[in-house]
Amino acid sequence: MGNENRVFGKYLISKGLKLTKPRKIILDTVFATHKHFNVDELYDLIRKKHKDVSRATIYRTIPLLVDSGLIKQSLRCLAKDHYEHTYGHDRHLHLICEKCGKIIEVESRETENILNELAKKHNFNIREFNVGAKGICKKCRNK
Amino acid sequence: MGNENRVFGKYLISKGLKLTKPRKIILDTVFATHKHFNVDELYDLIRKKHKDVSRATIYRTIPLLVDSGLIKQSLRCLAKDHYEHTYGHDRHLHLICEKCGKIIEVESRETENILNELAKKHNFNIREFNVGAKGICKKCRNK
DNA sequence: ATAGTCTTTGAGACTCATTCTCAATTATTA
DNA sequence: TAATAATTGAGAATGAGTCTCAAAGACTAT
Ligand SMILES: [Mn+2]
Ligand SMILES: [Mn+2]
Ligand SMILES: [Zn+2]
Ligand SMILES: [Zn+2]
Repeated sequence: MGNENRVFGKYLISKGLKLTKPRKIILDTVFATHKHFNVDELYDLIRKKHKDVSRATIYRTIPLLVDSGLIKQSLRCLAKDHYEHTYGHDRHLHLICEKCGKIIEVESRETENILNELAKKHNFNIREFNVGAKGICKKCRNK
Repeated sequence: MGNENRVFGKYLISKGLKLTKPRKIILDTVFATHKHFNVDELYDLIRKKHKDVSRATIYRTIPLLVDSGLIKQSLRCLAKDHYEHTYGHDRHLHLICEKCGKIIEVESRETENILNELAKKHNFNIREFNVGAKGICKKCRNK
C-alpha cells in the first residue's frame, strides 16, 4: 500500500507545501503500523532508522496529516494526544479499559446512522464522529 | 435544589474527608449554573465573591466532584479540560461546531443502547459513555 | 479550654506536552 | 548560479495541571 504517499503529496501541493525528506519519513513511519500512537512513540520509532528528524518537525507534520484526512486525533491518554489512521481504515468506536488501558475497537455504523439523523434535525454538518465508552474490560473484571 | 450538598457530603464522609469552606464554595459555584466549565472559568466565578480560594484547591476538588458522581470531564477544548454536571442532568451527546465553538446537546438513549449491546458482546463493562461529533453548525454554514 | 493528631489550604515551584523562535539549510524557480 | 520561499533542528518559551511545604483548620481526648 502506498496510496498515502499520493494523498499526502496532493494535499501538500494544494497548499503550496513540499514533500520533504522528513515529512516522507514521518508519513512512512506513521503508516508502517496500524496502531494508535502518540508523538513520543512515533519519535522513538523514527529514531531507530533516522537520527535526523526532530520532535518539532513531527509536531509540525501531524496537523498536516490530520488536515489531509490521513489520520485523526482519536484519544487522549495520560495527558498525551493519541492518533490513528483514518485513511484505509473503517471507522470504529473505542471501548477503553480504565484499569489496563486496553482499547477494543468496534464497528460503528449504527451509532453513526443515529448521529447523522440527530444532526440533521439540528441542521448540523458532521465532519467527524467521536464515539466510545470507558469502563472495565473482561480480564480486569475477573480478578 | 440543594441535594448536591448531601451527595458530596456523604461522599466525603465515606472517604474520611471533610466538607470544608473552600470545598463548599467550589461545590456551590459549580452548581450555580448549568453550563460546561473549565478551571479558569470556575476560578473567575469563584473569585467574584471569594478572594480566598486558590487554583490548587479547585484542581484538588474537581477529582472529588468527579469521583462522587456529581460532574464529569466531558470535553477538551483549546487544550483545556471542560466539565459538566452529571447529577441532575440527563445524559446527552455533544455536537460541537468547529467554527464558533457552539455546543448542541442531544438526548442519547439510542446510541447508549447500541453501545451497551456492543459492550456486552465484548464482555466490557461500561462506566461512562462518550458520544459526540464535530462539524459545522447551521449558522456557520450559512455564511 | 488545651494539647495532640490529622487533614486541608494557599502560594508558588515544578513538570512536561506542545508551541514558538530563529538562524541555517533545502527545494524550486528564474 | 542567484534569488526566493519553504523547511528544518535546536532549544527557549508557554501553560495546564501537579506537587511541596509550612501554616491554618477540624476534631478528639483530656
Ligand atoms: Mn482506533
Ligand atoms: Mn453537555
Ligand atoms: Zn482491562
Ligand atoms: Zn458554529
